[in-house]
Amino acid sequence: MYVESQRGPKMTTYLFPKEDIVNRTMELGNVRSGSFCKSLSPEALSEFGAIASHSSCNAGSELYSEEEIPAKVFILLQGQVKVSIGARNGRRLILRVAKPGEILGLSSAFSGNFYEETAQAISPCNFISIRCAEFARFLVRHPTAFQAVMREFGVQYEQACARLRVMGMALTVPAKLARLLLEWTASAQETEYGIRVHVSLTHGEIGECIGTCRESVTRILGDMQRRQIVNLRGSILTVTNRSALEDCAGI
Amino acid sequence: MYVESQRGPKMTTYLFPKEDIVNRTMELGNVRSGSFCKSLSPEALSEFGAIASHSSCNAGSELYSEEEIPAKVFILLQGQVKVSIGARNGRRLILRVAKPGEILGLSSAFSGNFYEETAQAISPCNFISIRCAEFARFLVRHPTAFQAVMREFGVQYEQACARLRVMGMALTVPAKLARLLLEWTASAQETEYGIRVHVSLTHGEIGECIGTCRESVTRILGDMQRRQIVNLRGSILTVTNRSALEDCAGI
DNA sequence: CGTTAAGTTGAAGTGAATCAAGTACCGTGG
DNA sequence: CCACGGTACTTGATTCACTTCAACTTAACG
Repeated sequence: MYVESQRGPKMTTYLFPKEDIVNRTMELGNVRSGSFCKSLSPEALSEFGAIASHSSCNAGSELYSEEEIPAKVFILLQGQVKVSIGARNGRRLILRVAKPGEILGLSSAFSGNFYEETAQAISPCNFISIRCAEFARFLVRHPTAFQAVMREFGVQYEQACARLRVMGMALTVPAKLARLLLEWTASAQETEYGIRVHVSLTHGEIGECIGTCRESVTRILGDMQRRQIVNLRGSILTVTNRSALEDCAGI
Repeated sequence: MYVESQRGPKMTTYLFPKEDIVNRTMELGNVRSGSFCKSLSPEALSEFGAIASHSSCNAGSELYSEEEIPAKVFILLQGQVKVSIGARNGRRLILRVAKPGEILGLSSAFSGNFYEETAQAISPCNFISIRCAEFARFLVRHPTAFQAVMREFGVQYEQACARLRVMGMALTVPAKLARLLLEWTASAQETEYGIRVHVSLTHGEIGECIGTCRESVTRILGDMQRRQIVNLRGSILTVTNRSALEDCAGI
């Protein structure tokens, strides 16, 4: 059992009519191709709609948490979900921030073990949920979708490995933070001022991504701003000097 | 590209006749039920035998490494394989020591990205290898096996998360080591002297499991022995006082 | 029996956590 | 409009656990 830190309220979901699911799933224009949703044929999708349910929740709601016996798999349609793992001492480590199209709760769905992570919405979310066993049966009937899920899970595994690389290699804290920023900006578009990303995490949460404390994040980010490497204005992070940031990361 | 530290020689495999595979796979008495090998029906097994190949290698050989484009998936039949991930600065982090029955190279097989880890034999090994694409096609034809693979992959993901818990939670180094020992002894049998496990890693490698240096491992293990918590004689580790070890781990 | 790898121990230097105190920012309600 | 409470951010001082370096011992192995 994990020590409960004061987290957000438990999920309150609002169910939507079944026929909505097909439409809403297909609306996922911003989801990268090759993902689960895109792998479904129209027939498979309508079959999927019949066994899945659509719901939404507020920021702060937990989709599932580590103490729970796995019941459902979630497919995020809209919003952002913070996926973190917890330790007994109340500390948490943020694994990633899930974006629309991602499947949450995969590892437990098949192993049957307790959820390995906690998933908490950091903005209002729409998602599809489906019972684990139902999902497994569906995948057996649809091997193409199964492959897509395997691919997706592979990516999640690789993200965990990436985090392990950052955490484990006895890097200095500034190097860890630099790597995290590089990771975030890797998929961002460049503007005339530099590479911009929206960071929806507090300094404390950024610290939880790399296993460090709030104050260190403030200090290091402050230092990087003084050195004109990054610029943080509200929740907009701009990387003004990418190569200097890479130097910090020790690449 | 990763800096090449002086690692063991590249794999030299010795191929065995095809008909061997079926027998050798079935011989896997020590593999836990529910695993991939056990999930195959006799027919599926013979079909699998026709597309897989059996080989063996010496201690120190690398089955695959991080710089490589994924080509094959490996199923370990005999021996132990060290699975580690590397950083640019030459450091490595040991993820786990694979035992017979485990599938290696899964994440890359489906994602198609570079191998996420390096797999190096630490004892002479027998294993089955099969081309990634071939393996994927086989799984599509055999959904039950596919589920078993998914389950296995889920376990590997959970192991990575467990390592992240140990590494990330700003524990002291003694606590990390204590957790590692507890993890190792979790599945070991108890003798009259305490819980015994065979540790086939050097102090340096133990350090690489928890991201610390050789000397710290020596110091902490020495201290634990002085305090009668553990006993290390050659490669036999005996936990004589489990609750004290749990105290160290801060559980 | 010589050579290399692994383990041991001590001393020194430092990076980062912790503690503490204060500032900026937000929405709420008087 | 401003006082209010709560949260997040900032900054400095202190302290200490751990890494690193160096010298040495022991074990492994052909």
